[in-house]
Amino acid sequence: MRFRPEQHLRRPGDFRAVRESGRRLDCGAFTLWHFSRDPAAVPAALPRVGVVASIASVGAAVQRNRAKRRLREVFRQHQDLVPAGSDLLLVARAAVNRLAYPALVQKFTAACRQLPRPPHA
RNA sequence: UUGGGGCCUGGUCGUUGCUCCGAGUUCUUUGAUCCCAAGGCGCGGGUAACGCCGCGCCCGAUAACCUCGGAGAGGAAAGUCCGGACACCAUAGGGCAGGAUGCUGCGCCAGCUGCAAGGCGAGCGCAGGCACCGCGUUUCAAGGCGCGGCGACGGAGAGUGUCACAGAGAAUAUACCGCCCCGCGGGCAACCGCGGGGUAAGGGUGAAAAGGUGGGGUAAGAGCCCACCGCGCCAACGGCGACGUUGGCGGCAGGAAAAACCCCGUCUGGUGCAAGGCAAAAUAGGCGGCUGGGCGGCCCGUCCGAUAGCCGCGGGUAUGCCGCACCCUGCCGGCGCCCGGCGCAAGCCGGGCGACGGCGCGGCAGGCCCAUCGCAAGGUGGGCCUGAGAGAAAUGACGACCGAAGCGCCGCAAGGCGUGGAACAGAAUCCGGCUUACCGGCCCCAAAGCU
RNA sequence: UGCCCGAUGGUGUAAUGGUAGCACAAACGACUCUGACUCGUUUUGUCUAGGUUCGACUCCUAGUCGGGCAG
Repeated sequence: MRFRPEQHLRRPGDFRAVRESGRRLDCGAFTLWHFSRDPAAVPAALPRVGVVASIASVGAAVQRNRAKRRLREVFRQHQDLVPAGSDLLLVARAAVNRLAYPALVQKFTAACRQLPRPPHA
């Protein structure tokens, strides 16, 4: 399953919308924010994601890059669990690089099951 | 084993992703009308000038999806400590201020400058000079010689300032104790006390006490005198030079610190890719751009300086400013929009959108050479070299095998088995240097030990 | 990415190159029946490592940490 460039959150406005209007789920090694865009405006849109890894919580550049790569890979392989038209924001902590990859996947899928389904069913 | 130098930064394979590029496939318009080609050259014409006009030639674009193919982090990519390229602004020249730098010779180095010779250059290397430190040797000692180490190594006979505390005295040196002489008094005497004077050899203080050692000399002492050494000046000689050697003169003028101010020599505009430039479409307004001429003032820039030491130069007068918002003349045009405040208006002031776009930006590329077409710009073909190019920021995830250090067990040892699973660290305009971080491996040189 | 600053007890701040002070805080004691106020005493420091100097918070070099500016 691909992870396309237009699935990246890039604009500061998009990030602000997720942080101000979205729901927050604590997943231990990272924090997942979820925000459903208006389905009438963008019908059947692919889910988008933004990844944040700060120097204070994760570490130097090598650790930050590695944390963002692993979280992006988790999202790429399991994005079918995310409802269409959703914007996700993954905020990494230092534990992202310490956990084994299957444990990271398990945390992500568990969080996705708590996400609300779109109303059209 | 130790020291120095250089090189490399786990390997192979599979599945599946990411970024960029090429090829294929599909659609449309051509190079000013949402974005995605605001092309180039030659000739002619025109203008104050231009992106102007005409003709001709050359060159050229094409998204997304999908398929195939190719490429994809470092020695430090880091720190941002230096130098440069590049870009913009400024710039006649000279000087001042500021900054950097500092033994000599030669070589190298990203590059810069010059017609050339040559010069500059962050730094690096080699050889040498001098100073200091350690060891050895020699000497009574100072010192000399040899070996090794080390040095941000111009000037403290240009000037200003500083040298706390301690100590009698700290840069025009100094008399506390002590030593010596004289006078007076006491005492049989040794000597003691008081007063006057001489003295820098000794003690003590200090980081540092104003040449050192030895001898002479003296009441005691002192470069007071002598020898050697040190220091300063002069001369000769040697050396490309730093500097050295020798001789003469001077009885000594001389302390430390310039990583205090400073002086001398040399170099030196400012800013920093968030530089900079592009993104044009009528409410036909002096709205925008460009440009010529002119008056007085004012203002700004030029690191400072024009209100000046001197000669200025450039610009603004919409964006920063006076005379009521300089004036006059002209050319071209496709020249974005919104909000708020002041104001009759002209206009002025403040803020925002466009604008988290795209270029700069690195192989749809560049350099060199050859052939060929063309007046030229350029095109085509061949050879060699260079080989990441994102933009909330790519180089990953998983699996299999091999696997270094370390740890455990076995073995006299060589080694074997098991466990373990790889340091520091992620390009952001580019290049050169420096510094810092760091697991291990390979190679070379030197020394010592063992075989 | 580029540029520019700073670092002194727990906190805020002083110190021509010459003994590191001050205020608040903290601890202890006194005053009080107790607490507060007040008074007294004490503890705690020059970001790190080298260098220059007789001597470094100060000067120089390298690093660490923190902050600011430029869209």
